[in-house]
Amino acid sequence: MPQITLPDGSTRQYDQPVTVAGVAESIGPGLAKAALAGRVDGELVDTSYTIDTDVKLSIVTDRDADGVEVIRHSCAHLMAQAVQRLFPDAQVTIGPVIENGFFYDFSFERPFTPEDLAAIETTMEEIVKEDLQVERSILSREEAVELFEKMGEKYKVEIIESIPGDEDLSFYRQGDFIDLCRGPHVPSTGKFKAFKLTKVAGAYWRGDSNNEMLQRIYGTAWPSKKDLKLYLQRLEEAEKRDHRKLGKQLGLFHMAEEAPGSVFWHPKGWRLFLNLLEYMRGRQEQADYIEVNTPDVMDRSLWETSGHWFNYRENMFTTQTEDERIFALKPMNCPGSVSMFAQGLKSYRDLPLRMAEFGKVHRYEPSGALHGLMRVRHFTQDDAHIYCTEDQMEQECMDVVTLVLDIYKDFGFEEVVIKLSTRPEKRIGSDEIWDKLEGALLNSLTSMNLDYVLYPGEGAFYGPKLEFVLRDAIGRDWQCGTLQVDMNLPERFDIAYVDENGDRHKRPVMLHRALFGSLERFIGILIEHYEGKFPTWLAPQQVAVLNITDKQGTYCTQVEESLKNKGFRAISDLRNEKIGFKIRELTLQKIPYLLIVGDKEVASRKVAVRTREGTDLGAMSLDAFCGHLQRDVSNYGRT
RNA sequence: GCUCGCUUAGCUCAGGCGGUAGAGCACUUCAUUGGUAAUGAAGAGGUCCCCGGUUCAACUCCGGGAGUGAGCACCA
Repeated sequence: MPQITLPDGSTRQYDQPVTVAGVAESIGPGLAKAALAGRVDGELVDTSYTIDTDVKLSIVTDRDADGVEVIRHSCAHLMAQAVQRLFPDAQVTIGPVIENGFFYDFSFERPFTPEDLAAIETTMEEIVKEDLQVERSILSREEAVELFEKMGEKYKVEIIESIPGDEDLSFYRQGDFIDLCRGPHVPSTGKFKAFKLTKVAGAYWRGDSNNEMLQRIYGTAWPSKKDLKLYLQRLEEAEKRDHRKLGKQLGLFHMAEEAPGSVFWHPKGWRLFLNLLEYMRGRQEQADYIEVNTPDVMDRSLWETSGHWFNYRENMFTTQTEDERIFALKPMNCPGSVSMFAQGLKSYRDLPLRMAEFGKVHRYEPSGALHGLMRVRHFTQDDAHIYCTEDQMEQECMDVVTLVLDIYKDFGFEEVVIKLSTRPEKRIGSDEIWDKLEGALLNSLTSMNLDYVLYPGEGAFYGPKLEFVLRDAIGRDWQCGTLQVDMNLPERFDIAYVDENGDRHKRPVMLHRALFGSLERFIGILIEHYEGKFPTWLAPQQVAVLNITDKQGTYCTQVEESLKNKGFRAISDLRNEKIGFKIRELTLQKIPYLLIVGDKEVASRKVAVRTREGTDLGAMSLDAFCGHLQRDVSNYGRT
């Protein structure tokens, strides 16, 4: 006699066990049709699931996120079924749900082509029309292995064998297709309304580059055609923000074949770069950092001491000189910083010592990893190393976290996710030290009441780390800042300070932190975040002064000079072109303010102000405009 | 590094069963001095990514390489 409580608090009584579909039907035919799955006491189940005790139930439809996930997961099965109908030799492996869609990996003798994709989509549509029932069944491990061996699905056999324990396994069958799966799935293949296969790519079996490469097909699926269309539009919008495209259009930088993964900064891009650097320098000075500079090329022995030679040798740029010494371009700033710390005797009175460096680092990244400014081989870190006592370590961590979160706000990044990565397998130092270090990061987060996501085993080889992931204007996540605590490098380099008792061998703790992370990457993120419309304080060019005819040229130049003298970045455009043409060009360059000057403005000693959004702020005196500009600049990018 | 695709004028891109190529914008010159997103005309501009091979002939076909794009793997 199950009594079922629905989400609205109402209850329903049934004389005998009832399925989720049965409940939906008893509520109404519309819901029965819309039901994709059920949530029974918090657990997602199929609509065919039978309820025989008192439970809380919600019927899952495509109006909730769970329902959309079920659609996507089932759509992966639908695609696999279509692939096997068209290509019986293709073996299935796995097909999970991902953000906005799904993929399925197949083992097949050749890569799939775009024509194959079209054919697969057509076959998927046919299977939707067939409206096949999706049936769940349970098999024992032995039966399952036997079944897949008979079908020649060796990857499935491998998956089953790797599932621990000896519990029974659930299977889903739709027509001639059966797959091992936890479920739940849609009740029938007629439920799909909008899907599209988006791309093909290679992917390693089990995500291991030592294994063979499988053929992966990506797809996206939505509750309605309209949702699918909106999604595809969003992709197009994102493409318009692509920093590589905007970087070219706005004349910020270029890359060349001779220097793969390295940036040629053009004047405007470099201005942006310097703006960020000067901003960070100011913030660090306020926070009692000192700034230093260390060599780019250093002897191999230094990297052996640091452990980088052992861990990352194949990703380092090296050079051998005539006398056969091997040098490496620094892939990190820490050994240089440690060497700086080791100069002269340090006292406990010097600690905490916050030593910053805008260090250019070179890493020989795998060619396939390179991506515009986001992943380069030559980049600049806003790096700093904080040397402190064990007692100071937690407070220093908290100060760094406070600083980084505040800095991100100046760019309009309010949503920041903190990742905590702990000791990896490949590491140096004792477990006791790792306990202390992980404890310090954890404690500083908890005492600041900050949420975090744990990434076990993802730390650096010398210490655990926090990573700051920010969400941009269109909801994409980017990892930028990092904070690592480290007692291992100080040990390896044998650095010390003198404590209050005159002990000359006290070991400092070392914090590694970068807040932008890589200046190059951060600029890439900003370009996409702002769609090239940098807030005024950052914009490489803040104001352009345009004359309508040659007659106002002198006045325009005076205005430009006057703005420059006040510290604003101004240009003038005195070309013999129509005013509409100049406005169009400079607006496309996304300059925040255009000052239009004709005879009227010259006569009244004013400027007519137009924003890049096309708003006419009217004519005003230059002083009034400077006031406006100053207020805009001092707001940074805060929202 | 792996899989698949791409590489033609400064930029965005057409093009052709193998017979050395074209548009728009930008550039130069001339005319035009025009009030809030494109004034008109003329001119100039190319080793069709690189190296080999096949061919009477290769930008086009074949092989190798580089760069780049989407994924995968990697990211101190």
